[in-house]
Amino acid sequence: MEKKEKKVLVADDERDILEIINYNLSNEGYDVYTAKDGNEALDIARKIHPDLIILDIMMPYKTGMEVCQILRSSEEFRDMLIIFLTALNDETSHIKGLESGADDYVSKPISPKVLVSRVNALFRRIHKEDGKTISIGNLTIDPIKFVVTVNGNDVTLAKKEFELLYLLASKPGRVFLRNEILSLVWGQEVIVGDRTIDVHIRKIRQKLDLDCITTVKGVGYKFNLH
Amino acid sequence: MEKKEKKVLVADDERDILEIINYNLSNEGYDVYTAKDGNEALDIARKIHPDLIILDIMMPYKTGMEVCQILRSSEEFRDMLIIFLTALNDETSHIKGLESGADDYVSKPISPKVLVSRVNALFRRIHKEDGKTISIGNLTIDPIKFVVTVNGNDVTLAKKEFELLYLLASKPGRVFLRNEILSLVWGQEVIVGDRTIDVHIRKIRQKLDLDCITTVKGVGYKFNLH
DNA sequence: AAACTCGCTTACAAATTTTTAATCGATTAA
DNA sequence: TTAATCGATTAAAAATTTGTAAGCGAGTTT
Repeated sequence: MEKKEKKVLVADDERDILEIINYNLSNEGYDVYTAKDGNEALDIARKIHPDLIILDIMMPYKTGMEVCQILRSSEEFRDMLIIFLTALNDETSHIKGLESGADDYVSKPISPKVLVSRVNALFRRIHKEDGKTISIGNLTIDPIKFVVTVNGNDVTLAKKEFELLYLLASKPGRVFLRNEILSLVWGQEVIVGDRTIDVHIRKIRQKLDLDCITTVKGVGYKFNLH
Repeated sequence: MEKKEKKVLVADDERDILEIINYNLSNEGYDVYTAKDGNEALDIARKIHPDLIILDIMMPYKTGMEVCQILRSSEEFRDMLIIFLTALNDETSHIKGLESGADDYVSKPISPKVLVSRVNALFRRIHKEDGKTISIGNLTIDPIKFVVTVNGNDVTLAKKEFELLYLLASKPGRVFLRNEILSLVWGQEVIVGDRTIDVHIRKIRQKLDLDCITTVKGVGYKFNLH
């Protein structure tokens, strides 16, 4: 990935997990730092100011939640992204996690691919603040104003529609599998029916009145470059 | 894409080791089978076609290396992953192990976690190899965009056609047996008739309008390099 | 409260892919 | 030469996948 490298701090007391995450995120072009307990995580976070911290909840000295709360209480870390990583997949800890200020929540065992997608998605979401407007042909997608323009006419998309279109348009030509779309737009915990994606795709096609999304049967959808 | 569980066969004559590995790999989501000697390993391997075999070198009836060599001499097992597991950590057996076609080599006593990491890493490595764009002459096969280009013109292939072409083109010149094609494109649990492959091959030839797939009568098909 | 919007589901129609089956041709073996 | 085998070629059936319309319920707005 050729954008400016994002710093990611990963904190987990299991060495294997650290290694796997480190390997995968590094491969994606992130600048990865690791910590093996809560205190070390705090130290490193204060030193390097990562863009994202992936925190295991169960760690020696300080739990991930404690680390999160401590950081969030300080002004300078208020905007930092935090993902919780945990074996607890019960609803209680999920809610506590999000209440304590996490941006996302991934439960173990995790597939490296899912984690990477989540991380990318999170940065993409944040990236909206960078004003990364996508322009392809006579179509403009402006995530700041939340506006899509076709041939100069503004089109209003609903949130999910917008996110879906933005995802596809973010990598024109590339096929997104239905699973990928689900986990990137809907999130991995959310379970929705099979036809949900189709219906949203349809609404987008209808509203844009443009032939810009191609169906790849049995595979997924892609934004097409004309 | 439905994440099909990877099948792992573990062969070791020590029951404890089998249990520990079984437990840990199962926990990681692998579909684990066990064998307690070389012969049994061969039998099961032929029956279930595992994605990975973890072979103890010292086993009754047949050593791990023998098993490995026997399997690797057969066309259909050529691409199977093999990890050797052994108490011998001297250089000699290491080299022999890799020479006989192993993909990795772990020496006892091993920590289950290390083994799990190795296994994950191996699958990750393999997984990396698909997703790469193949370019041969004036033909391009891009599995990310799901597009085949011939002389600059995009050609639309259906999923199975695409997968079949991608498989053949992944190793140009190499003959793929009908069995191999079936198990690699269709999966070994799916049972389809003999003519299915022919029909798909035909469609590919027709759509590409290129003489790039050669029939090797009585054997299989191969992608030919001109 | 009534009217809307959004996200999702359902049920069915439509389109496409995949498989089967039947037939033909070429090559090989008896 | 005659069978027999194997693959090629079709057409059509079967299976799968997607498109579409309609509608529900929660939450908002008017």
